[in-house]
Amino acid sequence: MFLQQEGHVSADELVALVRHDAPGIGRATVYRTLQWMVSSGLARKVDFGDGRARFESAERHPRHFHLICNVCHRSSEFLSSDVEALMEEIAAAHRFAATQATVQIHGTCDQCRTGRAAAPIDGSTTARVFARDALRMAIATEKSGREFYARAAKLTADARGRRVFQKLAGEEDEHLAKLQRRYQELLRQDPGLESRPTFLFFKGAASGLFAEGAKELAAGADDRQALLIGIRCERGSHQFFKKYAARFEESEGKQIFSEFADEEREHLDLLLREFKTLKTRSSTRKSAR
Amino acid sequence: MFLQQEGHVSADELVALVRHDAPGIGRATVYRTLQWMVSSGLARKVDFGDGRARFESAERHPRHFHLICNVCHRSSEFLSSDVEALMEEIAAAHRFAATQATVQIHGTCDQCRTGRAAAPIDGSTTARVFARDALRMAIATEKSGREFYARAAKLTADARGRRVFQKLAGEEDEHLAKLQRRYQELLRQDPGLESRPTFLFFKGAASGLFAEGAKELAAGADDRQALLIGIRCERGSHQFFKKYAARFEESEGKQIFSEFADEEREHLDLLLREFKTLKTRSSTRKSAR
DNA sequence: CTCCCTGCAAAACGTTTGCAATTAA
DNA sequence: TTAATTGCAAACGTTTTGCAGGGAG
Repeated sequence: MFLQQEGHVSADELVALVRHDAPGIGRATVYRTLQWMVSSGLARKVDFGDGRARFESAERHPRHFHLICNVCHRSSEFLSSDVEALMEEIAAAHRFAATQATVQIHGTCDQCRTGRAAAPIDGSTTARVFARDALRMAIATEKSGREFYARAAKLTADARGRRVFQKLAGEEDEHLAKLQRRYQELLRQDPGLESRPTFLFFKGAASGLFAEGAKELAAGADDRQALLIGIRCERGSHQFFKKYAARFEESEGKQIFSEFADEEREHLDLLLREFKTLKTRSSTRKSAR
Repeated sequence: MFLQQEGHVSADELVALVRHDAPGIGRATVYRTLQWMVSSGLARKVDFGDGRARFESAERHPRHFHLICNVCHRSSEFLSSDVEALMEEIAAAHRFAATQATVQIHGTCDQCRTGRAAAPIDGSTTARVFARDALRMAIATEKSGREFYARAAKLTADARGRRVFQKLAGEEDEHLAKLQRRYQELLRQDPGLESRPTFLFFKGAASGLFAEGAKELAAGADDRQALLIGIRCERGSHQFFKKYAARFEESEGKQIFSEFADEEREHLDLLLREFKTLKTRSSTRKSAR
């Protein structure tokens, strides 16, 4: 019954819920079972600072943070790679071995402030919002990648190198179309999906992991440099999506991250092969002289 | 007696402390007084999740975050503009009216992990660490500013414009020397100061608020653009130091922020005057044609 | 004399534990 | 029969409250 709940349940709330179906269940049993679930990793205890402990299913995203409304006492969740990176950096600066970070934003939620009722949230909505945000990030990265390769192709004089960049630009285009179809499909399932608040707060990646590289190209570079920047971006992108895919539980969002990480890996390999060829060719040319 | 304490005191700890000086003081009195101090804004209640509430003097920095050791149960504090900016951004994205953010990093502190005893901390140490970090940021900004103006002077063809940039570069140099003397003076007071962990975690400003602008100049710009970039940087720098100076309580750190904000304001005004002159001159030239 | 503040004890709160009864294997 | 699990009640630690006593103005 606990695992079927969506939000963050307090022990007493759960007692009431359980007694509705099975009257005569003791408080102690509920407390004991929750304790067991926490120790076995099925549940997580969270403290919102109001004196009572709350519990959430551990099947949900690990290491997420909370927005807590002090009017309706409900809470929503978000995940942020930027916050995580900052926490790690700060802990390292203090030579502190961090095991856990608690990040809570207290205040008044949109519904309580404006009086409007919020769209109901169930398990599948959470999953869809997650998938939506994962797709948005993949699309942004794909777009910035296409931009990058198109520019790189333009500035590359060497015919072979240009073909490689054109090929990659084409692939990005193709993948982009595929991702956008998937995004549309998701919207079809839930037309209100786009108006839901962001769940994945990955500011560093939101504008696409190739945006930085495309900027560098614009500042001027030769084909060899373009290749190196491309390698750096693809590697960064691959590692980013792989890192977070590993951290999520089985879900469509995780799958999107995982698949995208693989695609970036392939691009990276292609670029690395091309770079090796370029080096061999230039050294051959040198020795031929 | 509470206000004289350094760390985060629990009610029971405070009862023991008070009873040492005045036996026979009731627990209720301590609780009631703490309650009153919180409601009157003299103290803040903090929850470290161990079932008992802790209290800290509100005379200390507002809106700081905590590193909590779950071995020795002591906590250290840090302040981060980056974390604050992220929290604000996330709250805005959720249309959430945030009143307070709780950020806690739980883990094992350096002393508990390595067994080494930490240097003792008293009130004046905290103030000096704060001043040290404020000076570091001012110095970094000053350095990046000098770099920026030196470059701008080099690329400016117009004699009058060049003189302005040279003047500013000279001023940055002068201020830099002043700040570094002040930094040395601080180190003289406490030779171990440099080894203490960072308190002000202002990553975005740590490399100097002109670093971005100097990079832009390197990518190529004319004197008019240099002026505009300079204006943007000085304005950003002024607002940054002013914003946080307003947020701190009376302290050397606040003073450093405040003074620096004023200097940046002066530079900004100088640049704005120069920009107006430039515009007038170019329009005069045009109408003379 | 009045008022407020104190200390003590008792109660409140969410949670845990001891124990006998019950259930399942 | 044995072991584990349950509900109840009591105990737990922290915090709040009721109330009578005591000091200051």
